[in-house]
Amino acid sequence: MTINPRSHTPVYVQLAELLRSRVESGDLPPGASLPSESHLSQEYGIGRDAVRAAIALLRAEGVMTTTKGRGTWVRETPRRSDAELAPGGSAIARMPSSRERREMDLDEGVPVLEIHSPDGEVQIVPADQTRITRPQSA
Amino acid sequence: MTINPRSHTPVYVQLAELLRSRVESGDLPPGASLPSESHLSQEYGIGRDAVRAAIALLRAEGVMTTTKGRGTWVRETPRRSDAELAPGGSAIARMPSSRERREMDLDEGVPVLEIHSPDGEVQIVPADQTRITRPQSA
DNA sequence: CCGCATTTGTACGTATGTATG
DNA sequence: TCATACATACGTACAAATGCG
Repeated sequence: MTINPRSHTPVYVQLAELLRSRVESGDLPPGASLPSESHLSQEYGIGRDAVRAAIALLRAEGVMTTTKGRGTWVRETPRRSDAELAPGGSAIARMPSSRERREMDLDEGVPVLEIHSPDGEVQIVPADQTRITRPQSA
Repeated sequence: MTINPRSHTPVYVQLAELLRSRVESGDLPPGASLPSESHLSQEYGIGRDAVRAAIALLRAEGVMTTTKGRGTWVRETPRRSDAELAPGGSAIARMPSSRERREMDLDEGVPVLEIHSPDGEVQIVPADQTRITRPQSA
């Protein structure tokens, strides 16, 4: 698979699709590291900007994670633990603010769940580690 | 409030914080339009890159939305309708793939909810329009 | 319908800062 | 200390969408 600079689809989207398909096919399993930005830049003959944009796209989807000075990896999704929704309770999902992301140490592309108890208490938890459930019988 | 190019916090983060506080204070209410990128670039004496990075940050948080050729606005959050979680059902939140985002016409920074019925049916809905609930009494 | 100005999107280059090992 | 890799930030240029006259 190659990249066509004259296609109507942007170069960085093409690279993102290419990498995504490699992840989905299992060629790049969770935990696998990506070549460096400059390597990808040279390998595909595109600017480093385009490489960074592609990776940023995948990070925002929760597919990749990047550490400064080290590199980029296919994200390993953590196991989800069940959170039982209390009778009369509710929950919403949203993206965290920058501060919340920092304080909760969340990867990019990870939403949070706001779980509201009937008594007014609010709990904010990482959405990638949580599954909201309701038991069969009350 | 101004921007300090020699601060240890990146210029684009400073601008994002500045704009976020203007949103939170009500100075930029939902629906308000931002000055153009070149305008902000000149007003604060920073590069257009930095302006775009700041706005991208706020888009990823679901605070702003941008239309090519038109501009950027403070996002108006839609009303949430209640989705009652069935007994034995569950729900998770995650970011949509690019394709899902396109097909469901979702803004950046909007997660999706996967609602699983006990019979195995899966429903994918925009998280910004949905509130998961459980009634008081079964 | 056409052309124009405005605005955002893409893509390149360069330079320097900062984290990691 | 050093090489590597990602982050920030400036610049330029052109493409593409929009709205208006």
